[in-house]
Amino acid sequence: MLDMRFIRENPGVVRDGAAAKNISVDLDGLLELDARSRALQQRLQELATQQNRITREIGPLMGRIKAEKDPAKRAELEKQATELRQRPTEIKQESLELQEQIKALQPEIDARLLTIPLPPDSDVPLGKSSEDNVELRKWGNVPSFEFPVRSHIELGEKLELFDVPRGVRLAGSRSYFLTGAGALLHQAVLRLAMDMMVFEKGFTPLTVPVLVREAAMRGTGFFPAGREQAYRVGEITETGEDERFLTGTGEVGLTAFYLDEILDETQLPRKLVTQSTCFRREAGTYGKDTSGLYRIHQFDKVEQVIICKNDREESIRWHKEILANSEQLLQRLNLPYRVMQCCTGDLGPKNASMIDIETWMPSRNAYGETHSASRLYDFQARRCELRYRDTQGKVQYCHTLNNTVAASPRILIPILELYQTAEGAVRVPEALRPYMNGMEIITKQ
RNA sequence: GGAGAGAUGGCCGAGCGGCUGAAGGCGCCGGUUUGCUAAACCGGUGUACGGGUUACAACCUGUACCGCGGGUUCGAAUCCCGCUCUCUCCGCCA
Repeated sequence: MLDMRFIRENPGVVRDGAAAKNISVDLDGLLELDARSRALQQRLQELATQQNRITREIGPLMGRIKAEKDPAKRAELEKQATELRQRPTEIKQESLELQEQIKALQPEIDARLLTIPLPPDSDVPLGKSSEDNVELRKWGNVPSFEFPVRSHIELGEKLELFDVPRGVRLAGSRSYFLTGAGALLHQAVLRLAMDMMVFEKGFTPLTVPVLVREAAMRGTGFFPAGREQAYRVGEITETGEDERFLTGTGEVGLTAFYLDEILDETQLPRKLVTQSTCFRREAGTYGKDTSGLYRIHQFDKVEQVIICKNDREESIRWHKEILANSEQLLQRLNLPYRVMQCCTGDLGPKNASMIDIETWMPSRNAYGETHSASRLYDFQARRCELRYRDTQGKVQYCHTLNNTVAASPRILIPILELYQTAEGAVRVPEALRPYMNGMEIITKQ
């Protein structure tokens, strides 16, 4: 969420930002509603001032009436009091009307305000869609195979690493079981990612709720814009509906951990990591990536989140660092990847900048997105009321950033496909062997 | 599923119609004292939105805010109603 004052003072920046992101907003409507509301509030304040003044006279007057012994003087004072009491009644009529009008305006303002995106940072290239993303660098060599390359789907079937038909029978499209060595590989990647972040990078490990209240979804910026992507879990009870949402990323739990709190600057930065199951409806993707483990409704992800001071430079530094963390993991797995600076059109409403990592996937003969590092400045913190007291004692909004460390089973696609042998087996990446009881190769049982 | 209790500032906690933006404590900031640190003592310390004013800051001033929304009243943290959330006990499940 943006600061209303910032929008008021920088309408051009906000308008251009939304346009660059290809997000249509009713900025004029918002500004007009805001101006109207403010005018009404000003008038309401004047009325309240008058009323308070009168009210403050009545108190002492009542005291004097009680103390007054002389009936004549007392009657005079009571007359005064009665007069005074009349006036607020008149004022009240007008202020009630004003309040009514202001209240009617508020939902309109909020609805628009929540849809105003964070303008992209100046270093983000302009562009319409992911086609216009800019490659920052490449790492590793894309291998050429001397045998026909099998897709992860073929390998999975042959080596019984996962079972999509049974998953679908049980849970519908985009569902799967991981089986045997497939399940082990999945756990191994996640453990490697988690251990690296905790024991080498100094992140604090958390387990997080994946079933959360609406406030957490709205606070982290996934609502209202992405509402259709979340599974809603609700039960009708006698007193109403008990509604929760399944989170699509551990980012929700990590970022909303300090929801509504005021931290102390000495507590920052917070470096948090979690492994959590992620749920995504993938609404509107019918026919896209329909087979295999690329686009699925449920997966597990190790996610890193940074909560830091309200400082642009510091945010940018952390952005580089969380990106480097993930690159390091891919390098340990020896998976070729490229780093893509997303263009304005590819950014979500909450991002100032976003850098994706795409890992080479032989069956696609292309790089496929496996990581996404976001820099959000105080956009989420505002919605979450996530603040800190700085060294001057001033309360400020934090900055937040996040990045994937490893999302599996998607990351199994490049692992299986890149480590396959001519015989149709899969070598286990060295970095994962300690997590697989030393297993070196996955063959048909 | 049944019954009860509660929601106050960064935190804890008092207040239960006007003298309350809110006692007291903790924390934090400034000062005094002190070989250093600590302790002790003194003072200060909420947020948001307006207006004045200023080069900014500071300062002055107004309004709102004691979970949220409504009602009663000249006046509500305080009384009444609704909602949300939290906790406790019993039951059930693990």
